[in-house]
Amino acid sequence: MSTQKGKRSGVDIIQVARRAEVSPATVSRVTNGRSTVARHLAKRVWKAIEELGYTPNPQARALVSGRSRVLGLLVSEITNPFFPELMQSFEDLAGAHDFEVMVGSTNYNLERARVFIRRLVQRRVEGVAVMTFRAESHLLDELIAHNIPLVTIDVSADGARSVVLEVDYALGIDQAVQHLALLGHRRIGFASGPMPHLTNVRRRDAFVQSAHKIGLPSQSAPVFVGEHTFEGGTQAALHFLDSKAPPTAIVCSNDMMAVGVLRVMSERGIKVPRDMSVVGFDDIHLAEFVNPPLTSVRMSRQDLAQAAFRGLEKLWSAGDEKSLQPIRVGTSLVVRQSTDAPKEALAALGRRSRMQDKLAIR
Amino acid sequence: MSTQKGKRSGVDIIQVARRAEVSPATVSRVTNGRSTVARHLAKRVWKAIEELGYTPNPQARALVSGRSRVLGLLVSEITNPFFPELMQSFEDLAGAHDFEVMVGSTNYNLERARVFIRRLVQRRVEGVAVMTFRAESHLLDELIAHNIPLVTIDVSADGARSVVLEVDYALGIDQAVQHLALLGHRRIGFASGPMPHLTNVRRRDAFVQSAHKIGLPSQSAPVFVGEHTFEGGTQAALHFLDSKAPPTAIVCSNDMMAVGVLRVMSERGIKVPRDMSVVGFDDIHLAEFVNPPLTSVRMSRQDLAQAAFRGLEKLWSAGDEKSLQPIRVGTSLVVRQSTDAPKEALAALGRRSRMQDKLAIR
DNA sequence: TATATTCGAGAAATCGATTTCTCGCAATGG
DNA sequence: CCATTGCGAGAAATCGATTTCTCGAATATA
Repeated sequence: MSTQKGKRSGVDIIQVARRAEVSPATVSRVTNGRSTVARHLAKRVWKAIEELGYTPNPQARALVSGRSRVLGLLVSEITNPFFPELMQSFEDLAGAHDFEVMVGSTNYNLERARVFIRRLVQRRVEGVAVMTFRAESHLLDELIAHNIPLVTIDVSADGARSVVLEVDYALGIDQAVQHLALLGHRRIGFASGPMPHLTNVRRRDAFVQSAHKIGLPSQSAPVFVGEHTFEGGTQAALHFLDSKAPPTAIVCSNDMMAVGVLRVMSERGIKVPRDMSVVGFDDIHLAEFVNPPLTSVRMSRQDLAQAAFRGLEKLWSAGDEKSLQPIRVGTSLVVRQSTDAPKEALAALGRRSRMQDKLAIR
Repeated sequence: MSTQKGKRSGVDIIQVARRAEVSPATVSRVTNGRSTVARHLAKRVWKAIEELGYTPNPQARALVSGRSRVLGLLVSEITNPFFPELMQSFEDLAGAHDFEVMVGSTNYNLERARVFIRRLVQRRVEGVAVMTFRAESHLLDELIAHNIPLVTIDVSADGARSVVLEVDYALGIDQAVQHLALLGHRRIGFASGPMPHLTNVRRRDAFVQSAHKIGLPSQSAPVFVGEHTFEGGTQAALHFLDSKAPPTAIVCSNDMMAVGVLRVMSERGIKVPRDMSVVGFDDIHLAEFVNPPLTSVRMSRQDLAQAAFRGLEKLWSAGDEKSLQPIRVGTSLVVRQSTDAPKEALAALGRRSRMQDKLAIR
């Protein structure tokens, strides 16, 4: 009963060949569409495939072709909703190109990451997207040693076949600054993370340029450098509040700092956004749920996933060439409730709108 | 330069065999630990493996052994944080047993699910955990046709090699009812989902029994049957509020209903939990973020993942036997802020505590 | 018309393991 | 002391595809 014992369940290429009265080689040629096969033969083959419900055995295929059709995706924590969304986009894209994806989340645990990477190597993945925003110390060495194509964020891996996704922080920061300017802010502080990190330098530079672009003199766009943490944020907030001309808005280089800023405001009885606007960066999970929900700069997971996949495609077609052009990925502003017009501007707006009323009446 | 062209990068079993001066068969025997190999030969083999950094090619291994060492995991939506956590537990477990996991989320889209399942079949997965809580119409047919071991929730798949995870709704519901009783509630309503669904019958029955167990007469534990939706919840709430003896707490068969109940309370100016306690079921994402955060019954993702994996193991060792014992999975109460003592009980508690004060002073 | 060239399809080699077969040697028993 | 059994290890078959080799037929060229 049921399936016959001893025999493997699947239909193999030989059975298809027999039924179509061609050689297995021809069946292979048809399914892969590589070489030309006479029209009538191909038709017979497709018919046989259909009738037998044949699907090529991926293991056999991988063995001879040397291509496993499996990719790796390394994320930092699966509980941050950013990553499941990224995973899904990446998997859909990969799936459409007949790849499977092994996903691993480091949970910021080096050993865990190492174990996962070993699994990737053992499974002969054809490429890995490292979406952790942290170039963990020598984590990638094993991948590099096996010459596995790598896509990383911001920082390139030395000696690897890799493509860097260069996040265009300027896009989102520009939007943030413009957003604030449009609301009427003329003094905007920037709470930067520590400068050794390239990504922080980029974020800071983006802010300085944006401020310049909307015509703010540099003393109206002060920069405070602190840790990329809650405490760093509180320090920044205190610094700005105690300066002679406190800004009416603070843009932070990361969300944790922004949360720190919010805390200080709440303690000092300064209402956000009425008395102070706050913008974060990264759009972590938390951002949505603090009080008030944080306006923040984020990057699209779809864009990121797509860029990562395209990066791998480039590497595959690049052959032995090592250094490829980085791929730019945009960022954009998510407006929530931590930003609004400053009090002074509201007053001005009030005057103006009364004027407009008069004009309208006239 | 770098790696030699033409040659595959990996070290294969033959190289290991040569270096250890044994046959490939012996190397295989050593790595798989199946047959007995002389001590000194095994030592030589391990040494060679170590020195060459050999890891067996999983594709070749899968091809000959007929075991892909890949599992499938089907979830309903990846954006509900329940599932990433479940995924991670399941993957960790699988990884520890040398399996990889293909994860797919249906997003409640039948076609999407179908595409994913086709991929599972094509990749020759050795088992699938269907964690969707919905026996989608004939979705699993393709898996069943290929005789792939299946683990499902609540409902078994006809004719499949499958194990059912029987969720013990009673555990968590019992906790919920006891929790409410302990707070002083003596009239508790249950908002049930539609009865055709087995899972709803089970939840309802569990409630009725629990209420009975704490000595509530059935008129103090009224049941309302509605849709498993927000609207179903609003209807239930209106029904209970307008009854002659409104309950002081409502237990819902699902979180969306609970959210509907909360909405009605908010509209009627009834404070939750002061004037009305509300308990949900499922503990969906939303539950944590509504106002007030919802006390809800959930099941542990670790337990679920573990039960799912054990189910597959059972199926593997069961051979052709079809119907296996179901595996029970517990549920438990997550207490948040939508439950508290009822006003009347608070007053009583006040009296009692004053009494206790006196006693203490004495 | 004879020869060179192209092209399509089958035969056979290959990928890298596992597993069955086979054989020699040592141990056991009559 | 010889025949039988058991066991460990190498030789060879196998898994299911792809890909290279090979060869005959068809077409193009002189």
